[in-house]
Amino acid sequence: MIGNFTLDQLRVLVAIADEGSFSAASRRLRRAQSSISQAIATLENTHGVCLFDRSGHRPLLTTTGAVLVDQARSVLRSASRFESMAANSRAGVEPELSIAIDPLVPAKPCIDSIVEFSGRFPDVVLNFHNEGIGRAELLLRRQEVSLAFCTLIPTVPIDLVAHRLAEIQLIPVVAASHPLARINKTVSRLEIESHVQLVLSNSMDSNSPSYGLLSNRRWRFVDIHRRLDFLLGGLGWCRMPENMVIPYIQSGALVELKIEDDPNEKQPPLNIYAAHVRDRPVGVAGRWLLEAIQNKFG
Amino acid sequence: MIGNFTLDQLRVLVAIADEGSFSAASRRLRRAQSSISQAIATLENTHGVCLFDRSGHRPLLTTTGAVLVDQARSVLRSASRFESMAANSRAGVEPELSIAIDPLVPAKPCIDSIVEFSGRFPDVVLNFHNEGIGRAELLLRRQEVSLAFCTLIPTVPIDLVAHRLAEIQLIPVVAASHPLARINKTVSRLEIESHVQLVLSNSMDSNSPSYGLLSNRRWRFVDIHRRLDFLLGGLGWCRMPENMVIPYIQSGALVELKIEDDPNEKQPPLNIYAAHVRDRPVGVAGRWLLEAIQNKFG
DNA sequence: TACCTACCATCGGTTTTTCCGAAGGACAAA
DNA sequence: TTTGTCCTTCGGAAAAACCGATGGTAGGTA
Repeated sequence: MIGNFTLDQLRVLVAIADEGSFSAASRRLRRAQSSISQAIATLENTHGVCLFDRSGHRPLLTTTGAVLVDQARSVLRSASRFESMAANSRAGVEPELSIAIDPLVPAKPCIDSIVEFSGRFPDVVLNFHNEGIGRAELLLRRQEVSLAFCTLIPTVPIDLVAHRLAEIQLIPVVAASHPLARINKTVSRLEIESHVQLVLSNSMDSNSPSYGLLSNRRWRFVDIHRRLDFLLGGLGWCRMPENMVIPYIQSGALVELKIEDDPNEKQPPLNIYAAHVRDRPVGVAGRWLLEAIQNKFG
Repeated sequence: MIGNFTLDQLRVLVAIADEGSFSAASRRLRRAQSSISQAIATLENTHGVCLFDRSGHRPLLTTTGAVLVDQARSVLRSASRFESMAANSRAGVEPELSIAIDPLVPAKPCIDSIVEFSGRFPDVVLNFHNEGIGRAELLLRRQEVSLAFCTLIPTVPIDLVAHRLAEIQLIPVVAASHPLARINKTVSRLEIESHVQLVLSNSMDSNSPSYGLLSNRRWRFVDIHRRLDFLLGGLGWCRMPENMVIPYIQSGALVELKIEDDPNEKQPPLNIYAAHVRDRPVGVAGRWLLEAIQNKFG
């Protein structure tokens, strides 16, 4: 059972340890010196320990006193954290923030913003979901996250508020070693149908919406980087975000496919949004993160 | 700056969270129910937050309330630790305990005892020194450790209190592949002088006392296990604790040397002691550890 | 040595806080 | 509707903290 001692006593204790004397501590805390004396006396009595050696001119911490000062600091840090969390909540900062990011969303702006976020809101617990394509939107609807960075296809749903962050160009690519790469001209849809297409999908939902499917044979991936590995290995073709594959195209490892009469070619580039549910507005911290990421993309 | 809220308020908060209602908390804490109400009210007012949703029949934690309950638990754990440390000191348990162990001391009894120690004295910071041979005694004298498990050669110094833990038999051994191993009879001292002896010594002190030296060529080791590696590699001979090399002798990797007219053969086996400085008695935790290790050896 | 200053403990008196019991309103179950 | 449980509010009582004054002690200084 925890006894009855107060945070105030601990604060007095560390003030003395910092200032070196009871009087100095009393000045720092704007209190009478006798108050300091009494606080320490009750602290010592309730725990039955001796904190200071008063034999000399100025009080010296005993060894147990020094240890307890350390622990008192720890208690006060914890209490101070309690306070700042309360202050956060008073200011409308949500205590925890859950976000989700689709695999197609470029990682660097998000990572940079999150790093800044952790410095700005050290007490906000940030939960992070990084799952298969389309999952971010799903988690948003399930209220498991309050903010999602994702694609929204084919259009922005009415129940979501979405801020456009960027657009990414998907281009069909294949490894230089792949048979499709040897065709130097436009590839017919018939030819492409017989080759494996590496498609992104989320793990569970086999009937999740899919766009840009051309091949009959599809290998499914949750992780776009793993798909890139297979792509580089020459095991199939797929559409990839331009910025992810440019270095490989320049090095010759990948080549861009020209698909005959490609219905996706006329489509606008894929939009990346920051989205939240309309009736559940995000808190201060969420808005801050949203704006930070918008700036990074802008 | 830390405001003025009390540990008591936090305790009330978690009591309510645990029991599910203000009244139940009041019963648990043996206080009037109005007191609970007021404590929470002041806690809410001083921080400007709302902890409970009172609209229903029984109070429900708000989201910020739930977060603050968690943090309150953390503060109380820290405070409770403060208390137990104070109780330790009252009972004469030293706040931290520094010990040193010589490389020749068998590790297992020490490790087992230390594991038990950590369970028995979770708040005692245990500092551990594991250095070259003879260093433990040195650290004891420098007051850097208060307890040492070590050999004391040639005899127990007057200023130390030593409890004999065990005796270990040192036997001269060499790898089966080593030239000395091919001599099937007693090895003469002249023969042995020309081979490398692998000796334990502490790193710094080149003139530290050495015993049982026979060879002219010596390779020095701080770590007995590394010396064992070299020994097994056939790079020299040395005396090893019997229990460390028995498995290797049985497997044939090492063979015991019979040294002609060995002055060390008549010596009693090496004694392992637990020692501390006479005028600086060890505290409760140290005595406990000492007795635990004595029992393990006994 | 004597003095002076800075330091801490102790003691009443006062102020502030906390606690209790009673009264009152809200909600749910019977 | 009644009953029981729960929370809030309020005034008075009890406890705790705070202050200022006083006195004793250790170090530094003339």
